[in-house]
Amino acid sequence: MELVEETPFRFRIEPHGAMRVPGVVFASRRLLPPKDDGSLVQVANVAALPGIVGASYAMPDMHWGYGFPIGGVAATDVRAGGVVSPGGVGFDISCGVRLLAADLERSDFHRVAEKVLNGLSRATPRGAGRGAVWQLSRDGLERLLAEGSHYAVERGWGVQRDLERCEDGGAVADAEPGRVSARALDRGLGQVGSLGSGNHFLEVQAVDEIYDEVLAGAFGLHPGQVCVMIHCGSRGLGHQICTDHVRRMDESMADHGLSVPDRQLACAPVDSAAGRAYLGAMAAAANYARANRHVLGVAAGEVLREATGRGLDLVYDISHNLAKIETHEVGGQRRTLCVHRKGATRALPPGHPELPPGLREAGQPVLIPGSMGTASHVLAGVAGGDAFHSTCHGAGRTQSRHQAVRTIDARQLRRELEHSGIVVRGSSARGLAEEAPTAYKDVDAVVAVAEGAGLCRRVARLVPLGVVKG
DNA sequence: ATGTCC
Repeated sequence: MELVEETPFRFRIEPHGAMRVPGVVFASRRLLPPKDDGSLVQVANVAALPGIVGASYAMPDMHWGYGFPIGGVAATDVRAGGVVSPGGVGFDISCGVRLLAADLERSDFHRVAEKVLNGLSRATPRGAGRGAVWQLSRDGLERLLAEGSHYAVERGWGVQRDLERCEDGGAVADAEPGRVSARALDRGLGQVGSLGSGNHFLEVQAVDEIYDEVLAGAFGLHPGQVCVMIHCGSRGLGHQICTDHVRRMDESMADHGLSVPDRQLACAPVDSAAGRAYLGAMAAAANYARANRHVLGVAAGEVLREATGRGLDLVYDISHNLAKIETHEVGGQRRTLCVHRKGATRALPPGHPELPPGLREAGQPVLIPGSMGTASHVLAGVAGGDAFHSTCHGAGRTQSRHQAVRTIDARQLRRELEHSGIVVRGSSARGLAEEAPTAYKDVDAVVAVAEGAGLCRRVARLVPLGVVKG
């Protein structure tokens, strides 16, 4: 794939073949994937989607994914036949991050670390197929899908303020639980309040560095503060919805007269029965994912309260796998777009009307989970940028899970983590090896490049004190 | 990511 270096942090793929727009990769030379890596071909493939506008974008943490690269952003013009593609959201619909700040300092944590991590380990269901903190009835699940974290608060989980400190106020408005298949409902019923596996985690962290004191203050963060970060998604329910709708769209492509370079980019016009069905089910999965993180956060707060007498306050909750109908200016005109973000995070600029009053002037908090044993970051949205207010989502893999398992000794890795002062509560040896830091890019470099590319501003760097691994 | 193949 031919890349043109436009600036030190921006590379371009000229339109060729079926591409309707250019590809734009935000990266440094060091973070770019290898030339023969499939993810750059995927950026070009996405540029061929019907109705795409602007460019097919990739963030500095990009790597190979299903159809779209992970770290991909693509917007289609709804009124010009623009499509929605489940592969542009991914299998873990509305996977995201929740950050809570403890009324506790790093210097006070050491003596209670084992006690707190044991409590969090007990309170946090995790591993493939496992659940759940909150056992719902089928009617309860349907309300959760429609109302997200609002329903959790109504049923006594957490407080009203939690909703204000969430993207979309704790729930997306256009969920249609009726579009969710019986199989997806079955899979989701017993998993509300569970981490899952893979790169999902619950970590106790400390604020290690502040890059912007004003924004950190607005987000309620100060140096040395203990935090809890939760990274998880919509579990089996979201996975099943993606599976269902990829199949349905694969079958309806010809009826819509659509063709794409890769079958994994199966899609349908946003304004079609198949498109609307996917978006309604996807939104229901988004509400499930937010409520999942919400109840895990409440459970973590109870553990901390019991072990230390101190509480947890929500900083923010934000997703990095979602498609949204948004209004943006393209070519001097306001247009209704379907913005796909897959392994990319919305980053609204200061003053944006969707931000709650307490955060309006600061810009949207963006939460970046690092790989296991490495730093995580808090960023903020900025004015300008040209990827529809989006930035990166994490470290980004350099090795496949298979490669990592082959080359990494889980027992040695655990010893190294514990030696560096991180308390580890794992789920499986294989899971630990898959998530070794050496299988990931350097998250500090990723966020520095995202800032350098004008996509966001760095606010704070957090380091892990203990990890409950999915 | 995922009851890692209904």
